[in-house]
Amino acid sequence: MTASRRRLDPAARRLEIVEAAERVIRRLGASARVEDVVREAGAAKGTFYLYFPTWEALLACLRDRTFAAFDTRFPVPAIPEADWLTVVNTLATGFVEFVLELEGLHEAIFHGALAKTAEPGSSDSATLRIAALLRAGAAAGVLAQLDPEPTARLIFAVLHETVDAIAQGEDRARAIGAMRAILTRTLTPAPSA
Amino acid sequence: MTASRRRLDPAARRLEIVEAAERVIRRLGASARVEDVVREAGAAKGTFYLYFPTWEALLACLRDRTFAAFDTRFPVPAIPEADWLTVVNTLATGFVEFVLELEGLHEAIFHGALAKTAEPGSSDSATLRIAALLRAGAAAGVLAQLDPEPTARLIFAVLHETVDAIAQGEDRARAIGAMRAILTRTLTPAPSA
Amino acid sequence: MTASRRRLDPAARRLEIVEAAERVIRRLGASARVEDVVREAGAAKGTFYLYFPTWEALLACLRDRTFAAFDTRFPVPAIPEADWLTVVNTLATGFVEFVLELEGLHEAIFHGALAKTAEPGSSDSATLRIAALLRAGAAAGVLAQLDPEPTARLIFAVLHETVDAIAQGEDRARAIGAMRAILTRTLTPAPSA
Amino acid sequence: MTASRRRLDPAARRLEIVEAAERVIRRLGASARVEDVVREAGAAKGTFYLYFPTWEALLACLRDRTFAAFDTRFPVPAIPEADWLTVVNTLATGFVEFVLELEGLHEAIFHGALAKTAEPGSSDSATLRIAALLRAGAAAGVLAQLDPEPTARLIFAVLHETVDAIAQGEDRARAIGAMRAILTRTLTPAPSA
DNA sequence: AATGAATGAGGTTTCATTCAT
DNA sequence: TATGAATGAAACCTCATTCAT
Repeated sequence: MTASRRRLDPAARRLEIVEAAERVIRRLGASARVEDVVREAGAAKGTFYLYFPTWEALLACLRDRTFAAFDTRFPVPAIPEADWLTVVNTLATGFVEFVLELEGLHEAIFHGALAKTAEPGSSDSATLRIAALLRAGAAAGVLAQLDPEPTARLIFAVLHETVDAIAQGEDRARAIGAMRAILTRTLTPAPSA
Repeated sequence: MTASRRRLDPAARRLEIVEAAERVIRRLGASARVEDVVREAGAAKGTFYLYFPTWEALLACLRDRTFAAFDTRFPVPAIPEADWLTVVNTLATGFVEFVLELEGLHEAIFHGALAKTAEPGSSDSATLRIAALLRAGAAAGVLAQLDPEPTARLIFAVLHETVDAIAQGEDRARAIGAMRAILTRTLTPAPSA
Repeated sequence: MTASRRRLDPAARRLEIVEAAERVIRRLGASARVEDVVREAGAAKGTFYLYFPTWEALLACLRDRTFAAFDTRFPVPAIPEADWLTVVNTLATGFVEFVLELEGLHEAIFHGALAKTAEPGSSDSATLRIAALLRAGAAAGVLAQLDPEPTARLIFAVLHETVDAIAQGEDRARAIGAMRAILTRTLTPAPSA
Repeated sequence: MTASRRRLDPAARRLEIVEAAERVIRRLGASARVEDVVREAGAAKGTFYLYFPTWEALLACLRDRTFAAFDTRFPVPAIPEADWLTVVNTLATGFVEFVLELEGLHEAIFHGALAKTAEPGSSDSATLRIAALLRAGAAAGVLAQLDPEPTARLIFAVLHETVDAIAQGEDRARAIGAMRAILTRTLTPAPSA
């Protein structure tokens, strides 16, 4: 019964839950439940609700962690040394690899109920970051002049679809090739001359 | 008791259910339930399962009908009279308008559980059609040479994201402008020179 | 599993549930749960919600049934043969006996969440009936002139408290004696003269 | 960490909790929770259970305090100067006003789980006091001869119902009028003849 | 072919109380 | 004496699907 009443620093316990959730959702995808998470975390159900008001709040947390992890792994160079298009393509390919490694988390975070909860600060941060990139590139004259925000959305959709395609069995090389083609053609500035 | 036991031609009864479902799902979106559909159709719950093995099967059916309706409304000219790029842009804009008019059907058909059920013959028919267009355009030398299938998928994603953006309140003109920019830049053949 | 899928006329099944609920609540009082009722009724949990939108709705139903049963057992004579005070005292004593026999139903129906749901047509029907009696008696000059509605409420409270007292172990004769004293003194008309 | 570990005189700490509970329950009624009380008291959850074995014990304590406050505000004159009936009516009206001012405490103390916990020493103190009054008045020949204890219970029920009626929106004057009528008629001694 | 009553697993959330520190 | 993290038993309600009639 009370065999395992482990008292922990709140931050530590919260982290345990979050990490357990990550493991479980990677495995089970969007069909994971609070029940599954607490079992994996070795905690009681009520403990979950001590740290997250709702299941969706956990998902939002995982999403933010995931984006943060991406930023850490693929930092955007302040001043791109190589040409900007290469930077974008590298980031894009990195994003695809990264999301593919998320396994079930992908489904839970990008599809599902959370998708609609697109608050500016979280889910859209990806879009915002792309928009900033577009703006900077355009200012530097090395990327095409495009309406940053809506274009960023569409680019994100392209990245995301590339992931889904590969996840569904499409040939990786072809999928990435098509993605790079679209990005390159879209972003290459007009041959000014 | 048996007063309302209307015997009907199976096809007719099936159609009744499908059309009732369309009306209801337009109104209620993905939260529509079997219950709602049969009430609207004036049929019994069991009758639903006489015509559809699962709820998802109905959704798949609605999706196919929707794509068929699109084809009827926006037939692809066998031999485009104007330049091909205009045709593509027209179709794309038409698609966006069309999907926006679907109301709740949009959510139910494109998001939700169905998204994964991408059997080649149904959802992908959109993709297949775009791929055919790309292929034809490329053969005619009026569209860029691109890997048709994966590119078609990405183009479809771009269209779809444009719809979602507008549905979420993004300015219509900007959203469509960004879409056209991506399509045009992607599909314009290299200045052969 | 599916051992016991008994198909029943809705009215019959509803009655089964209601009667099962009565038995169970008599036994368990206000702590009875949906679970308990369906177990007793030999039905599935979902079946309960087919007939009652909420647990409280069942309680309201039981309350109405109970009042109806009381009316059947103690019909108010249209034209009281004996003197009116005797009629009132008889009804009052009958009410006390009747409610005492309700066992746990008493607690569930009169105390608990339902108490606040006093819609005119149900719970208050007791009060309304008493008020009518007061009015008729006063008109006939055989009961004191009292403000009918608020007085009826108070009389009902007196009856109810008498039940509670006895249920809590108070001596039955004394409790009923005190009740009759209050009623008699309150309702006896002033010695007009 | 241990910054807020205020060591306090046990009695003082207990009082803090009790007063916090009063404030909170006035505001939230019977839906107040342990959590709310300790937050208001600036204490930890465990501290609550250092002073009260259960939530209900706190409620019982509040009830006793409330009755004590009533006694302070409406002391029963040892030897009533005016006639006894006036005293009773004044007390009764005072009680009604007093309880109405309790706000949420009313619900928590008089209704809810506590109602059944009628230990002689607490809740019934009201009843006991009324009984004493009845006894004294009867001995003095200025109140009717009635069985004191059960009658006191019923009178208390009448007072209480009057409060509930007003709290539920009944016209104050009518409710109090009806109450006084019942009390007066019940307690007026027979015109000895 | 049609009906609609019945099923029951499944999921989220609450909160009094405990106990390791 | 004080803390507050942890517990876990409930409890309600939904709805796709089944199947007796």
